[in-house]
Amino acid sequence: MAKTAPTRLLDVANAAGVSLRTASRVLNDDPRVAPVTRQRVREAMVGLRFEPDAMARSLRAGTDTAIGFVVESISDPFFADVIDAVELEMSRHGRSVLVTSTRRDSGWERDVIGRMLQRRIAGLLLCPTGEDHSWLDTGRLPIVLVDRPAPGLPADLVEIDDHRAAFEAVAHLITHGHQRIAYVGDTPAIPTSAARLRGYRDALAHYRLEADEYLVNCNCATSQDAAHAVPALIGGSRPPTAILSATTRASLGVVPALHSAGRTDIALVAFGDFPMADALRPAVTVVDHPGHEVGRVAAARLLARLSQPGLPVERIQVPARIIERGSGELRP
Amino acid sequence: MAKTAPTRLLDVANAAGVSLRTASRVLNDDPRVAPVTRQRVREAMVGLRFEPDAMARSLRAGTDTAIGFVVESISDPFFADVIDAVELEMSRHGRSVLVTSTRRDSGWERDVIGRMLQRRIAGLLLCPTGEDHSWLDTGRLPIVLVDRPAPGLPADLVEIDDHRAAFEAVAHLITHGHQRIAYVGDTPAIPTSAARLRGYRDALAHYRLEADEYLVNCNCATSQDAAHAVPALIGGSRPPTAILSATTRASLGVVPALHSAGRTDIALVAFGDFPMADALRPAVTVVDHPGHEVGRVAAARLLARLSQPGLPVERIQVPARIIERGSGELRP
DNA sequence: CCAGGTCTTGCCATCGATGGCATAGCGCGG
DNA sequence: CCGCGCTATGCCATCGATGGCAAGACCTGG
Repeated sequence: MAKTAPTRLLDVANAAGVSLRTASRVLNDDPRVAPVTRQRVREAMVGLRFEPDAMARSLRAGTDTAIGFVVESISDPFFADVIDAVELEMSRHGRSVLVTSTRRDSGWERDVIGRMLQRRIAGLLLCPTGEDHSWLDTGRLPIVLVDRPAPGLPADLVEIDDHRAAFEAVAHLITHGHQRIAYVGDTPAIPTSAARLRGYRDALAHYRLEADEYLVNCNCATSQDAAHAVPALIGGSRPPTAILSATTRASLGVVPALHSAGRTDIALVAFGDFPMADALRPAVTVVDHPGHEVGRVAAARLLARLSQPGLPVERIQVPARIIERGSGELRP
Repeated sequence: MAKTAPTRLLDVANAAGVSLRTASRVLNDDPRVAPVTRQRVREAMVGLRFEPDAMARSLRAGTDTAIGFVVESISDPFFADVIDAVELEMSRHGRSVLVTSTRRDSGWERDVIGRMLQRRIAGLLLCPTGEDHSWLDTGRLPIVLVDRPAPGLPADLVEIDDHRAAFEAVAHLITHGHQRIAYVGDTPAIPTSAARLRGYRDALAHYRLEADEYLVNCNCATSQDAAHAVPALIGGSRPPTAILSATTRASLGVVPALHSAGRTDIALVAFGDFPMADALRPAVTVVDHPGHEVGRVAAARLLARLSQPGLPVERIQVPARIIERGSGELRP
C-alpha cells in the first residue's frame, strides 16, 4: 500500500555516487564504464528496484517499442489464434502489443489506428476493414497486412494460400470418387472468398470435371444463408455428392442442415476448424486455418522490417492443411 | 512514401503566430484563449495535420493512458470474448489496451507485467497465473482481477457466479426429473472449479437428493480424462441419468464419449458454449460463460477506479445463464 | 619529466507537451 | 487621469532518459 514514487535513474546515480550520464551508460551496456563503477551502479539499481521508464525512452527515441495489431474482431477464433501467436513472438523480442478491433466499421478503424499513430508505435499489423487505405501510406510506419490486402496500401501481406487450399480440398474429394461437388461460400467481392472460389473451379478444370454453376452458391454471408442453401442444392434434379463449405460461418449452417435433412452421407470438407468437429458423426474433415502460423510469420516479418527498413514488399502465403476426420473421405 | 517528420505543437504555434503555450492551451480546451486566436490555432492544426504525441503527454503526466490486460491464453474462446469487450469499452473512452498472455508460466507472467509497469500503464486487468501476487500490491497501480482471485493481492474481482450457475444447472436437471446426476470437472484446487462443485453439491442438498460420491469425478484436467471418465460412470451399477460437465475441456471429452457409446439419451448440461452445440443431436444445453459481460464489467470497474481512486475493493459476480437446446431437457 | 593518447566521467541540450508564474494589454470606477 | 483587476499571452522549468562534446585521470613512450 506504500505509495512510494518510482525510482528514477537520477536516484540510482546519486545512490551510486556517479552522474546521471554514467548511470545511463550502465543501463545501456555502454562499454565505456569502469568495471568497478558499473558494479556499484548495478547494485544501486537492484537495491532501489529501479525500472527504466519506457515512456521517457520512447520520447527520446522518437518511437515506441510497442507494435499495434488491428483486427476485425478479437473474438473470432481465427484472429484470436493469430493474436496469440503475434503476442508470443513480440514478447520474445521484448515488445508489447496494442490490440484493437475495427468491428467492421471503417470510421472506427481510422479512429483506433489514429490513436496508435499518436503513440508513435514502432510498427503495425493490420487486417484492413475499410476501403481505401492510402492515407496510411506515409512511408514512416512499417506495416504488415494480415489475411487480406488493403487497397491503395503497398505493404507486406501474410495470408493463407486460399487458392491452393481450396484446390486441394476439391482434389481430395475428387480422389475419393466425387464428380459433383457443390460450393457454399461468401461473395467473391471478398478477395479471400474469391481465391477459394477460383481454387474450386481450377480443381474441377484440372480434373476435367463438369463445372455446374447450379452447384455454386457464393451468396452465403451468414450461417442462415448457408443453412437455406443446402436443401436447395440437395433437392435438385442432379444433386451433389459432396460439398465444399468455404467459410466457418457457412459451415455452421451447412453442418446442421445436413444433419437435420438426414443427409450425413454427403461428403463434406469445411474451411476452418472448430472445437466439436471431432464429436460429430461423421466427424468433419476440415481445412485448418493456420492462425497461429499466420501470426508467427506476420510478426516475424514485421520484426525483420523493423531491423531492416529497406526490405522489398512481399506477399507471403502460408499453406493450410487438411485434417481428415471422416466426412471428407466418404465415397459417393 | 514521403518521409515527412510528424508535425509538432511548436510547428502549429509558429504557423498560427502564437507561442507554444497558447497552442497547448487550445489543444487542451483551456478557456483562457481568445476565440479568434483559438480559431487561428485550430486551423493551423488541421492544415498541418497535427497529431499530439501521446508519449510526450504521458511522460509529462507521469502515466500512460493505455491499460494492460494479462490473460492466460488469448486464443481461449472465453478470454477472446473478454478481451473483445474490454477493448470495446476502453476504446470508447479513448484508451488503448496492451494485451499479453502468461501461457500459464508465472515467471513469464512477471516479465510481461514488469514490461507493462515500465510503460507506466494507467491500470491493469489481470487474470492471475502464478501463486503469490503480493509483489504487485504497490498501491500505485489500479488493478481489477478477472475471473479468479490472486493470492496476496487485495483488488477488485470480476468473476462469473460459478456457484450459482452450477446450482441452477443442477436444479434445471432436477426439475426435468433427474435424481442421479454426475459431475465431471477439474480439480477443486482451482477456485472456479471448487465453486462449481459446491454449487453442484448444494443443489443436491437443497433438493434433498442423495449425494453419491461415485458420481463425482473432479480429476479431469484434459478432454481425454473426461472421455475416459464417461464409460466408468455409465457402466456402474447405479448409473447417472444426467451429467453436469463443468468445464469446456471436459465437455469436449464427454460429448464425443456419449455419442460413441450411443448414450445420447443421457441428459447433459455443459459449462461453456461452443460453435457447434446447436448442430449436435441432441443439441447441447449449455451454461454460457458470459465472457463479453465479464469483460464489459471489468473494464467499467477499472475506469471507475481510475476516476475515483478511493473506491473500496469489491467482488463483482456476473450471472451466467442457461441456454436450453435439448440435451439438458431430456427426461430420464 | 612531459607530450600525446586512451580511458572514464560529467555537463548541457534535447525529445514534445504542460504547469507555474510573470507580464502586456485592456476596461472601468474613483 | 491613475490605478486596480481581469483577460490573454509568453517565458521558463519540468517529466526521465540519452546523445554530443569536453574535461579530468591515468598511462605510456620518448
